[in-house]
Amino acid sequence: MKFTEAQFEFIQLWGNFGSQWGINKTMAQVHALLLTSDEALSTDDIMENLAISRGGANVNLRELMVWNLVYKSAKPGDRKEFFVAEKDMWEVAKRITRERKRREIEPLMHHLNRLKNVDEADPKSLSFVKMVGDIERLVNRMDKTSDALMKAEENAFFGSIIRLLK
Amino acid sequence: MKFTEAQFEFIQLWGNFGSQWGINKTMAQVHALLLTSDEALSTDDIMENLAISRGGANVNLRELMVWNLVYKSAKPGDRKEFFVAEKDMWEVAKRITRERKRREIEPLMHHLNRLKNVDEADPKSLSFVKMVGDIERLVNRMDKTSDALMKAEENAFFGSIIRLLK
DNA sequence: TTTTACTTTCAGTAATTACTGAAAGTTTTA
DNA sequence: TAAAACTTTCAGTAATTACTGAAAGTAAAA
Repeated sequence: MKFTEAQFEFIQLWGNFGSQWGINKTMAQVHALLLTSDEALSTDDIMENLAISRGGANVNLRELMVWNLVYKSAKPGDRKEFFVAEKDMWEVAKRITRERKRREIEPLMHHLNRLKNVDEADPKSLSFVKMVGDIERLVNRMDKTSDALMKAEENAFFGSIIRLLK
Repeated sequence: MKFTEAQFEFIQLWGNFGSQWGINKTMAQVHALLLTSDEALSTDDIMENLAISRGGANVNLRELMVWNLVYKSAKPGDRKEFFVAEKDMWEVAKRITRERKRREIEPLMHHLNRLKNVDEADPKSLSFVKMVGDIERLVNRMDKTSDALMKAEENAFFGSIIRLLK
């Protein structure tokens, strides 16, 4: 398999998995292209390689910068902006996790908490409030635990304890 | 806030969060309706409550049963099928995790592994193969770690060790 | 075995999501 | 200051996704 084929397939793959995870396909493809490029690429390089418009390239690049997965990189003597991806996959995973938490867990918890103000006179409210509380505790626990895991993976002692469970 | 209002808002909330996580909105809403219902509901109950068609109700109910989040429940003397949701939220979380793993992690690993057959003569392949390997190791580690977490949460001893990290 | 009471399927279509491309905006150079 | 080189925005539209509704399928009752 030639490099360009493999790169093409990786871009498709990343795009498809991205969209399953609520990340837009083109954004994931731009990310994949930059991940598999040794040099920084310009907007025009990206437009050409992925056959997308200037608008699409621009919007998705900026979104990738919000996620901290891509940086601008200037080339001396060139007015264009060039872009590079963070290549450390552990960093990539941490930043995606952080951004999704910020966007999803926090608003979810806020809304759930509001729902506890349900009229307690209604007998149906009893199990409803219990369920909302269960979800809150569960989300909280998973949130805290994922933090713990991230730390454990970076810590030899806890890492070895985690490994006992596998 | 009246119970029916709170229930309605919960259904909207669950639907919106579901679609951010690649789960179809109506399926998440049907799930939310059943989660917040004390009794089993028929297809007609669901159609009426969510204002969706018979086809939509049927397809989404069957998908929820594939995910093991909803069961059929017969009522004596009634030929209709009734449906109930698993109410233990910890079970819900485990089953969603299991299903997503099966659908996403396994195919991803398979495709990534295939990409390692890239022509090694091309100098660009070097960093490409490293990156694919990094992703494989990372996904594997996260997969194993999430298993470990599930076990830890169910185990007092490991649970308390994990809690040291929080 | 026919009728009745349901469930399932799927072609057509509606709703949603995200891209295109051109115009407006910005920054650098001369 | 004006022109050039590039980036950003967004109304219009294309692509995708998932729902509708009616017809076909199935199983229980009569």
